[in-house]
Amino acid sequence: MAAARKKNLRTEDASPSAPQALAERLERHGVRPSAQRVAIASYVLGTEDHPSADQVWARVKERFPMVSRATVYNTLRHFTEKGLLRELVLAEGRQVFDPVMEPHHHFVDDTTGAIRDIPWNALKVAKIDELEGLDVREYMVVVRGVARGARKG
Amino acid sequence: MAAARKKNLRTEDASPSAPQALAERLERHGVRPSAQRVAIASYVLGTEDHPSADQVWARVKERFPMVSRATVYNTLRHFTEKGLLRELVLAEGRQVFDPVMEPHHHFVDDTTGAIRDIPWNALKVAKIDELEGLDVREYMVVVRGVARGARKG
DNA sequence: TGATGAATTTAGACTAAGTCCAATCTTCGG
DNA sequence: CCGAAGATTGGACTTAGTCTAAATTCATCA
Repeated sequence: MAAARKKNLRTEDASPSAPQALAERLERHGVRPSAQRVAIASYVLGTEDHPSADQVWARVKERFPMVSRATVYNTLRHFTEKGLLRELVLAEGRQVFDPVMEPHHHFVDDTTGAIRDIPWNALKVAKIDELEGLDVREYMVVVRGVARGARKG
Repeated sequence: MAAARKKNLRTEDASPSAPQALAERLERHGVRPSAQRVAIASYVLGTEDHPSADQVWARVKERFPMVSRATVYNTLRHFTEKGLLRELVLAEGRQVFDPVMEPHHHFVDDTTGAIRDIPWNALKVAKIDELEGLDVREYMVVVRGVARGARKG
């Protein structure tokens, strides 16, 4: 029986973050959908914040106070292994997590440290195939600077 | 008097890593060229390895056993502040240092973790100016994959 | 040449991110 | 119901990076 029902998690509207939809999504990816994992997924698979592991832990603890730090680290690694998340090296001193699996670029704000996605087609990288001696698995443009306007926070 | 002479450092051929040439270069950048700093510079300003701070420390200790870890960290930060080095976020769990100050791209090898420079003109990034709401300070392409051939080590 | 102040270096303590482990709990299949 | 496998927990441990006080070094000035 679905974990969501067993743990009395209410089925909310069919948004991607509804616990039952998430539980099903985890199961489709070969991840057993325990309550802790659904709680972690509820945040990390729906955020644009590119949080670190400890930031995920702090956020999930708000609604799930007993979740342990090791569980969060284990779960993030598991989600990454199962193709639900990407682990990126974009911020000083920590790995960050990104739920958007399709290729895209990143912008890192010098003043706030905030990371945001740049759509794949917003930039074009030419001549990538001409890199000799390199088998390219993936590439992205990392842009650094200052964001202007409303998003500045 | 130049620190190199005071400390009995022999003037070698005029390669960029000759201690005296390095001392002069440090002075030109507003860095007092102590023996420790020249030793650190001798490695880090001439390497293509993109080492971490602890890797720099390990390497410099081979020839300068008393150099302390704090000195290496302090010196790398000082070099970065004075425009002699760049500090990059490319490797998991550590910052790496890059003496090449001109814009370029990077390749990170999946199997070895090795980082290598890709010349700026080997790739073209189009439409960078069309990113709305972003003041771009710098950008680079980060390519990940596997290097083929001799460099594999 | 010696004194002085600033800069640098040292040894090591401290913090934070990431990993690991043993014990316990939970889940599922037989 | 039971046992095995998987998951979670609390916390120890490791490593990268920072910070501090004391000692050393260096440059300047009288």
